[in-house]
Amino acid sequence: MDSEILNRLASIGPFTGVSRETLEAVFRDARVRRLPAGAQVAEQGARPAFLDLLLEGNVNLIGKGPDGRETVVQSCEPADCFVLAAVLTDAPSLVGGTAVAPVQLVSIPARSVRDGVASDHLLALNLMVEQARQVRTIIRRIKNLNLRSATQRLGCYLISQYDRTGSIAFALPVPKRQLAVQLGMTPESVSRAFAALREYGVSVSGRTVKLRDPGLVRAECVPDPLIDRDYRELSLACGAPGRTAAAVRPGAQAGGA
Amino acid sequence: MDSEILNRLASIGPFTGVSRETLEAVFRDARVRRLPAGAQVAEQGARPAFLDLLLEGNVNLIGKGPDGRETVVQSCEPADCFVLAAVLTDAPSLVGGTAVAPVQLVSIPARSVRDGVASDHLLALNLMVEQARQVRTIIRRIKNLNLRSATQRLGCYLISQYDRTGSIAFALPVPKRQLAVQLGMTPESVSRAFAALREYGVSVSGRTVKLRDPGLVRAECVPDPLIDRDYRELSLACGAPGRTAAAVRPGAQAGGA
DNA sequence: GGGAAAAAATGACCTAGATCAAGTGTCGGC
DNA sequence: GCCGACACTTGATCTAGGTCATTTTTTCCC
Repeated sequence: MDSEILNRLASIGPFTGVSRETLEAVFRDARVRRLPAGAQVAEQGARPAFLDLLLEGNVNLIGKGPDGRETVVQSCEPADCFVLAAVLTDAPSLVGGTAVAPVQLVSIPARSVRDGVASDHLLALNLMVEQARQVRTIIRRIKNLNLRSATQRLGCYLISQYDRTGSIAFALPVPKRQLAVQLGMTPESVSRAFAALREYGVSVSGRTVKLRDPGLVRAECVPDPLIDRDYRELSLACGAPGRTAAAVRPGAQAGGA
Repeated sequence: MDSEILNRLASIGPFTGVSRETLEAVFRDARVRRLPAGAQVAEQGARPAFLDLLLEGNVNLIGKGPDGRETVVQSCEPADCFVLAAVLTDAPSLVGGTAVAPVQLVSIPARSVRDGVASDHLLALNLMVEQARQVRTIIRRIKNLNLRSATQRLGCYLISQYDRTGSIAFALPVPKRQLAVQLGMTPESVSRAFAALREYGVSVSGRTVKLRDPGLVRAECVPDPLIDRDYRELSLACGAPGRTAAAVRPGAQAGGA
């Protein structure tokens, strides 16, 4: 774990503001892993050996039932970390992780994480906030899936992309197959949802989407800040110093213990 | 907040082992609330003023969509605490809380919680573990809902009651209507699921359930430790000293800072 | 213990989305 | 430029569970 990477990591998410000393201890035995699409990143049922920080690619966290059925619990983007809850409590992971594109991630031995959290108050606070974000992300997903139709889900997703890019025409950041996973439906249903949205001025061509009248889509799909994350909040972990743990960090300690 | 109640609280969940000093600070402005069934305990969309510890009764955490649709995200039992993530990050709550029976709860001002966490490392660790438990509870629920049929869900629930009581005949701890909520279905579907389980030796009469052959139900519904919580883990928060934060607490600090 | 009111069971029907099965691009390699 | 492999679309069915309406059972209050 060389110094340059350490600097990069220090600026993402739960590590902002943490003392050099703690960082070095936590990352001492960490290593960067690169895995191809389809690789198993974490195994369901095992106590996780590592806390993984995603630097590049996407990882789907998948729960499997005894009969082989599967369900995607969450879909991780760069700067997310996963199996945090299992690492902190040293419990068997309830989900497995599968890379859906070539991924690059930093794996920190679970032991190092727990030691770091036990000895560094600020790191503990940061990880607590990170975990709170994760709780809220999952709840948002549940609400999105249960409170909206497939078409509304897609529409709201498109609106969020529009808000993020500021442009009426944009490229989907992921193939439609993965979009289906993120929106909790089948690829076929995504197609049909796109077809249904044509009526509201949505046109698709390959990976490019154009919204002729975002207001029309908004009216139909009703985005809600308590379901759709504000795009400014996304990857908040990444290079947004001063936000992490802000709510909880005591003034005197701000900037590092 | 008198001293006797303080002692009781000190033994539940996230407060075990925390120093007297911190406890007094955190609970200084806390108060006990009693509310009738149906009362609104927490409001969706508002930054929560309190962290609530449930002492008695049940609270359903409900997400509402803009169009009035509702979904139960979680159902809380005594010793659970709710809206923790929103309190820690001082963010608008994504769900509202509704009492489904007369409830008794301790409400701690959100400010006190955040101050306590910021100044007491052990409390931070404990709440971190509590939050990790909550993450895992939600993921279990998602898996339960997506990986099993309604009948399997009910069957596994009955098996868990059988394991907990050790008896082949037991009373349901909640009315069927609330059972339906916890299992993520309609009361009608609960009825039908009970009817379907008759084939496997399940008989119901009023609130009493009898399992003629638990093995039969097990074979049909396939309980799974990664979905159904071990009953010994339930309310672990309550009077199980030495477990909370055990995984994370440094030896030197055990027993209170 | 009678009788209203709530809770539960049962039946008929509906629907969103999954599943299955062909088609139709579309893109990269040679 | 041709061709094989995927990714996507489209259509025809299926189904678990929801909804609505009705009946039966409990509960429990006087």
